[in-house]
Amino acid sequence: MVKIKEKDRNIEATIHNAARSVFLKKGYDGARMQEIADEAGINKALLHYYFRNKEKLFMSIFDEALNTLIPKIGAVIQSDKRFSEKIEIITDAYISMLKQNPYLPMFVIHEVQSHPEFIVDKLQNMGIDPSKIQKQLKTEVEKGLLKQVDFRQVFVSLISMCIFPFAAKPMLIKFLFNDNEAEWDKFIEERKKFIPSFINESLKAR
Amino acid sequence: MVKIKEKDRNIEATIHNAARSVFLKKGYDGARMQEIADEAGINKALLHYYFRNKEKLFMSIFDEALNTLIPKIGAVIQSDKRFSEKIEIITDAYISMLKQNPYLPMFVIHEVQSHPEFIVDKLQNMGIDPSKIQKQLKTEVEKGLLKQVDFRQVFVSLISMCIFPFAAKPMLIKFLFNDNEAEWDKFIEERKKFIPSFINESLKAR
DNA sequence: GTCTATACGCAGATAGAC
DNA sequence: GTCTATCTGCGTATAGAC
Repeated sequence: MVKIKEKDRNIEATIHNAARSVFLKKGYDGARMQEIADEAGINKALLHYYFRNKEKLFMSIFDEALNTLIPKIGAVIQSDKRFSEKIEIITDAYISMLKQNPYLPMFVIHEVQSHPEFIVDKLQNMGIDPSKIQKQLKTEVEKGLLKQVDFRQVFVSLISMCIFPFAAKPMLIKFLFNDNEAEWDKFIEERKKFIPSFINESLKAR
Repeated sequence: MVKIKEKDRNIEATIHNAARSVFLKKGYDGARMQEIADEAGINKALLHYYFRNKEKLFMSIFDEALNTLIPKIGAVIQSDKRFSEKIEIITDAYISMLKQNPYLPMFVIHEVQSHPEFIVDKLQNMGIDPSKIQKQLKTEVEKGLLKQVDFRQVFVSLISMCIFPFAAKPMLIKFLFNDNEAEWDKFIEERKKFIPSFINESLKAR
């Protein structure tokens, strides 16, 4: 339960790590301040001493999560790679990250309901702008490389196909894989290739 | 708040309607027994008299929801229509239903986390069987109509593309549509055509 | 800064009169 | 069956000693 390896590391960071772990596993509602305190090896009172309340602690974690994910995606979008290649990279980044943090989707979905503007602001502040993506897609369409499409439909489809399976995992693994975890892993790994080829095939101009 | 139109209708049904409305709006955690009681025009005690506890009441609603949705999908799958046409019908059914009940995804996602086996049992009892779907797809592949694919990838993609946008709506509508509800509606309406053509294009044998 | 003990509020559930 | 009043437990948050 308690595992403080570097004792000299300051408590704030320890709490942060504990909170990240618990929030990611249980989501906002499921997370208990007591559990976070235990995980950090302190008591609830001290937890509230450092972070006034649950909401503030949560936001701090969520902010951190967004700050590590968004720049990666942003960099790819800004790059001068071809559209199809961008899709491949983004898919891989997304799925790899979700594999390591299987509870992230529920975490995000919760936050999407309660603080959508927070996420959107973050995206925009980091320079991720729908109109930019649209412009890039348009360029390739004009070159005759891609079919004419509403980029928003493609965008929404991409993130849906990456994120949703993790949220629905408890059901899918039963329904499609007889609760075989290894099969599920293989499925997810294959998905990294399936999604890009699925999208690219569909958008290919002919 | 209270709106009992047919007074002679028995209370159980009234409670059921109230509970459906509240659970769909607020999800399991967000729903309050008090609110359901108010909506039904009774008090909490009576609520517990009819349905012993919150969990039982919820399951009753959830069961009803599955019973109306699954048979529709099942019927389409059983039918002798072509694969591409089935995708069209299922997409339309799904999205139309989600449009009317925008909170259903959160509702389902909650249940997927806590009682996955309940959903899977229901699916199987109603004759929806992955191997059947697979067999159908395989037939068309052998006829040279479709490309060789893992049907599970397609299946998961289909439901992801239909359901996830509704769960992520609060964010998407801000990010892509400047909170313009009419634009969102148009987007969703177009999605009924986009998804099938997206899938069918991608799977087409060439 | 860190602890123990406790206050407070909420929501689900029940007792018991009618 | 239906109500009012109340219990209970839990989880966040705080008071106050050290």
